Amino acid sequence: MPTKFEEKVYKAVKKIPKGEVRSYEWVAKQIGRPKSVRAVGNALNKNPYAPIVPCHRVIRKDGSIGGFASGAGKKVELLKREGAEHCSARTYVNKEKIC
DNA sequence: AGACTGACATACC
DNA sequence: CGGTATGCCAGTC
Repeated sequence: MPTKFEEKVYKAVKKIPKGEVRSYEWVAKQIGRPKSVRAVGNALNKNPYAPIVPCHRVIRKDGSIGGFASGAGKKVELLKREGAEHCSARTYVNKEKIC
């Protein structure tokens, strides 16, 4: 059962437009806790709303994916396939640029 | 209740 | 520039 905090996180992530990517900091800011990026990651890690919340659109500020439950690399491909057709969205994996 | 963990960020060496 | 170290927040053991 997700807590209020997590609910806010999911809500914020769901707001991310398709084909766009946001940083954890961005999400944290949306929920009103810019420094709770870790907690955000924790919430997304459980991600009970897997298909509802596009967690793969949430990346690090550096542009790196960071890590995902199903594998960062796979998530990047999925991300590229889903929306980030152009390289406009900084799509990196562990500091490595995909596009 | 206390300690550890985790998908981060920033600072310092 | 790259790796190491510390701080942060919420959740879970």
